[in-house]
Amino acid sequence: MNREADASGRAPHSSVDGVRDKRATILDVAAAAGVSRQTVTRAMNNMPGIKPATRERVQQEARTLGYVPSRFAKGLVQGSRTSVGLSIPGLTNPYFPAFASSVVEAATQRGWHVVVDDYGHGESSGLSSVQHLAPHVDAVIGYLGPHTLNANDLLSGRPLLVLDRVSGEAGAGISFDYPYAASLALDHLALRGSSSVLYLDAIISMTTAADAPAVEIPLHVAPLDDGGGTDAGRSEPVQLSVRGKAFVELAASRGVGLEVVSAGESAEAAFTSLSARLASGPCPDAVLAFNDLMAAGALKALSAHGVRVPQDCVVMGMDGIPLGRLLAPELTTLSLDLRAVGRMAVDLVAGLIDGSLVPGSPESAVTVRHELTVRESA
Amino acid sequence: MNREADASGRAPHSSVDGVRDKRATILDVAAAAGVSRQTVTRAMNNMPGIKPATRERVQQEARTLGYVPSRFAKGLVQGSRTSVGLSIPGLTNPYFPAFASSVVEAATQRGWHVVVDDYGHGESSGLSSVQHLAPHVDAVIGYLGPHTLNANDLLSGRPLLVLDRVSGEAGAGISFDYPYAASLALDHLALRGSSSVLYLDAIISMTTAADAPAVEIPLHVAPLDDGGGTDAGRSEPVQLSVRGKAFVELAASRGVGLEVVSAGESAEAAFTSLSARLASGPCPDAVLAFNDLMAAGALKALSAHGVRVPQDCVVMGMDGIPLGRLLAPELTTLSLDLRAVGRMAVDLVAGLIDGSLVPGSPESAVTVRHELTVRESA
DNA sequence: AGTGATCCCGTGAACGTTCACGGTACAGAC
DNA sequence: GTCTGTACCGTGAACGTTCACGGGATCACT
Repeated sequence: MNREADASGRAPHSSVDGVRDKRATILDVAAAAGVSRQTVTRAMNNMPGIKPATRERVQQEARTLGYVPSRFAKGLVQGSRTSVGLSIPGLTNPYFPAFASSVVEAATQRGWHVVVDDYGHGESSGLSSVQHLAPHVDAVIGYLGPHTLNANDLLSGRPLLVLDRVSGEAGAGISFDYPYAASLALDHLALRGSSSVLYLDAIISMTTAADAPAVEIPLHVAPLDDGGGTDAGRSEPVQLSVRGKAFVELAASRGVGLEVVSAGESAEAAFTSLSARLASGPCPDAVLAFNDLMAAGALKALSAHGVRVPQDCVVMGMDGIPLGRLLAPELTTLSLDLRAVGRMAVDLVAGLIDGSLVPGSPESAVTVRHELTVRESA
Repeated sequence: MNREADASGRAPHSSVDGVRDKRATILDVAAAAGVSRQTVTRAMNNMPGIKPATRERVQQEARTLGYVPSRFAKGLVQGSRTSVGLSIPGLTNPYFPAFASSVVEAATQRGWHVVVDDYGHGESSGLSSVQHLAPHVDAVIGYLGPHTLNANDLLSGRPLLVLDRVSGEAGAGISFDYPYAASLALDHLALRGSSSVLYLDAIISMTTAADAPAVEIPLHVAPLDDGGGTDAGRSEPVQLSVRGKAFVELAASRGVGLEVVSAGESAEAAFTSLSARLASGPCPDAVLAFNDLMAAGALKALSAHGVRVPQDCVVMGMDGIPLGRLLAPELTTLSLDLRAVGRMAVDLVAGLIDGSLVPGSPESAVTVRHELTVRESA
């Protein structure tokens, strides 16, 4: 005789004017089928030691009650599969989905789960995404942009791995060697004989950085007057991206003229900004874009203005996403082995979780280098 | 005085020759800090009612022990955020990441989590992905391709929503109205005056369909002899995709000559197959591709063969991914409002979870129509 | 000294499931 | 009739956390 959970007066799945009660538990099913918890477990999980008729009856009762086993209770008693959260800023740039997939691939090989949170919608910052994710995963991999390492506090002890970490900041992360990338690009352009280079930088909306108010960003600074310039343009207030800074600094140290045009981080914005720039000044020899997507926009802008690529002007992107190979002309770019980066991220997180890696240590902060992929556009 | 968990002889995080014991629990931290469970909880979750010094000491102890709160125990007592699993076949086609992001967006608005599983790597089928996901989520949204509704058995009562569901199959799902899409495409091509159409179909690897052995797929069937054809070509064994079948049938019913060329589901494969076809026969008026990615490959193949688009031959894709706008010429396509589809999927799952929607019912199976997006290529 | 009020902190209970074990019924063999 | 085995089913315990409540200090004010 079954005596568990007989005190509940009302049915667990009754709907009173549209509002449903709490979810049915295993005890509700057991009571309804006239059996015990354990028998319900055996029926639901297809375990042996149960009469087929009973199994069928229990499953039927579970179905009508809308019983769904609690994955928490199950995970609690059975021991968990580890799962990591992944914060990325959106889908408009194929780079992020590609990165996400590489993480999912690497994590799946370890038998892990990946909870993806895309914080690109709405006004929420990456930090709120981490906060959203934190209670439900064992660690977080965050593409939060730079200067967001204080996200560590939100995790209540769980490891955080920051991507595109600014070298010099504390904490575990993967950073990219932008000075090296810049040298690859400028070396290649020098080889091609480009003398006037335009860098198409991205305006990263940093809603999280309270100390960096939204500054007025002029459309272009450092006018391209080829050598003996007035430096009036250079003193304008502009907020460069971390990548952009690396390019500007290296160009300055080499004495190469580098004009910066800022645009939103999309192909359309790049098209618009570059078109405006082309309409109001001489055409540069080379356009270097913040990423491949913006390079695609640049290609369209140049083509619309009758500039032939690569004959009149070469174009380089950054990221190395597959899209580049579909463009006409195919895009020369600074590419990243995303599969390797994803694997690396998962390996680092594994170390952080099992304690063999501590967040402050030098081993927990790796640096990845881009490599030059020469195709048609430069 | 604290008396809990004092019987454990060994430290919970001691590492003996690289092998670590079980994870530290809240009781271990409590014992180490000389306080109780509840105090540890207060310290970790930044709750009031605790002396700052104590909070600090507890957090320090938690850190050295490597304590990570069990999300299962937490979820069990606090009531769970619902989370859905998402099975997608890969990253090479931007369509799937875009769809995934749309689901993540819609789910996030409800406060849900999305666990993404990408089963495109290795030999695993979508079914094994569902199996992998099932115990850890409240429902599964699966882009499993057609004929995989038996995945329902793997879920132990949890709802399954199938995408690209074949209309006529049972179960909850979202299906696409391919006959309608085909009519849109053929109407538009008729308007443009195209008489000979080539359909570039995808070879979907159906490892799950045991009854469909890997048939020999000829490079192209139904040779383009414009009207009074011998139907020798038509009798060759070819396995059309569901989309392809819709196009072929509609073309047949309209008396339009439709040649089918099959290729792998990638831009590169499309390029290769179409290039081979162009080298060995007359150029069609129009190329209709299985999806935008293959259309991109087709554009490159045509361009390589000196065929001008759209003057000599028009090209249409399918899916409407943002990539199409970056190509030259910009791609005319049958587009899908992916954000709406993602929202719809989440809404359906919500209904299935709370019981207001039953899997067999007509309401649980919705059909989405593509719309024509005319750009430069056709 | 007594009395609240306030601030810390600790203890039973509960969340919903599975594991390990123990029990009952029924069959067949002696 | 008793014994042994097998098939089926039920009950305590445990997983690790938070909630609700209760108790002991400390301090101020009568």
